Amino acid sequence: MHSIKFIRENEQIVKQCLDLKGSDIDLTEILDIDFKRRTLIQEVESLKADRNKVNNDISQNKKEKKDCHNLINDMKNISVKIKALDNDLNQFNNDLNNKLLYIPNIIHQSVPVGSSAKDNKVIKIWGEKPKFEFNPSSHLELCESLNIVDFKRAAKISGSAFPLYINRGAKLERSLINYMLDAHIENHNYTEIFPPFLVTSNSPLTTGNLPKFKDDMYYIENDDLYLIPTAEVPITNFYANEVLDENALPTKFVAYSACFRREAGSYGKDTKGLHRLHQFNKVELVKFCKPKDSYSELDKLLNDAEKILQELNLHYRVIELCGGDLSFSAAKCYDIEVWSPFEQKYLEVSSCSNFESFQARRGNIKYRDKSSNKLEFVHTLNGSGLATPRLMIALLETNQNSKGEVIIPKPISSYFGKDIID
RNA sequence: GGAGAGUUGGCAGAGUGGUAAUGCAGCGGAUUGCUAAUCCGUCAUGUCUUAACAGGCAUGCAUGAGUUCAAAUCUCAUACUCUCCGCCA
Repeated sequence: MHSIKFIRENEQIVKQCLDLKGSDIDLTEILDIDFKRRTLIQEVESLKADRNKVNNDISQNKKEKKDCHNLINDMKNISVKIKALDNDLNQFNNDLNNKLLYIPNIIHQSVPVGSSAKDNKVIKIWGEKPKFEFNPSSHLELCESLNIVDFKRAAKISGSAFPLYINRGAKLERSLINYMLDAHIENHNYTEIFPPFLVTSNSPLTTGNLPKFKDDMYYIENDDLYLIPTAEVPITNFYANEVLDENALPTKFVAYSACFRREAGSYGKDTKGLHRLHQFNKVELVKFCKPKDSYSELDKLLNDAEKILQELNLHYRVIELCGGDLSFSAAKCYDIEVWSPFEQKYLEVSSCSNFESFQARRGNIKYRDKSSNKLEFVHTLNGSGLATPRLMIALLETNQNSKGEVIIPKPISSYFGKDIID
């Protein structure tokens, strides 16, 4: 969210970003509401100044036991007017706020120009595509032959697009999560959080999932709670409505959570296997920092996430998203995509984004800046480090041998207890 | 689920119908030959004037309604926190 003041003073920049993100929001309408609102404020506040003056007079007179009937009658009139104007003002304020919640973040200058995914830039390729002396199997075939994911029974229990890991599949999933958590805690100095998976509506409002993307989340009507689509939602709200000590910044959190997504609007896409699921596991990284540090912190965050794939020796590339492909809340974003040898394509396993003050405003997360001694909004960042399903695809397909077995990479094997699934 | 207590600024904490005390921390300044002490100012949000510095006004006492000339204060509803009881992995 942006302050209306910022929009008023930077109309052209906001408009450019709206156009780039293909938004149909009418800025002139918003600025018009703002103008009317400010006119009303002036009107009602001068009446309130009057009221305060007369109030004092009444108070004085009462002390001196003088008659103040006339004054009280005057006040009656003023109060009626104030009440009516305050009502109007409230409507303008609500209207304005509701509209502001739908305005996406401003795109950072360094972001490549472009309108869709085809304009994204590949900025890094790590490792090489593995070569096989046999025809590699798909992750689906491996899951079935090794009996590690049971898609059929999962569908019987929960419907389509829910995974059910079994046997060594369940243990491998657990090993991946534990390995990634420990790597970020021990090697990259993140503080571990194990968050609640159900949240009240103000939490997704902070992160930008609400109000615009309500249909993407599972909602529990009885209790007015949402299932989290990512651990970003609870962690970003860890400091909601708080003022942080500047010396404590940056703070870095890592959390495992299950993630729940309705995937409304993507029916028929990636329906097979582990590509796109209603429930999946993810290890998430979240940072709070001072505005001047947020882009260097984004680079570090990206490195921390990449490190996982490097240690697992999986071929991947890093994409810098263009303006048109950026998500609602992000000012800049890198995607990490891991290679699937069977499908011969790259699969997204992480998005690392800087939200600047966009989420901090919505969640009211501030710090006191020592140099200006003013309260300022922090910058928030997050990235997956990493999501497991597509990581599992790459891991199984890359490490298979001609006998249909899967070799477990070194960093995982100590968690897994073996170095092969046969 | 039941009963009770509570929610005031960055933090602590007074205020029970008539301008939101005070303390701590932070920041700025004054002063005493230096790290301390003392004193003064500042320290939330919006809006207006101003190129800016700054100043004026209004708002802000969990949230939302209501009573009243006037609400932190009275009434009602809701949320959250704490204590006790009940149920429960």
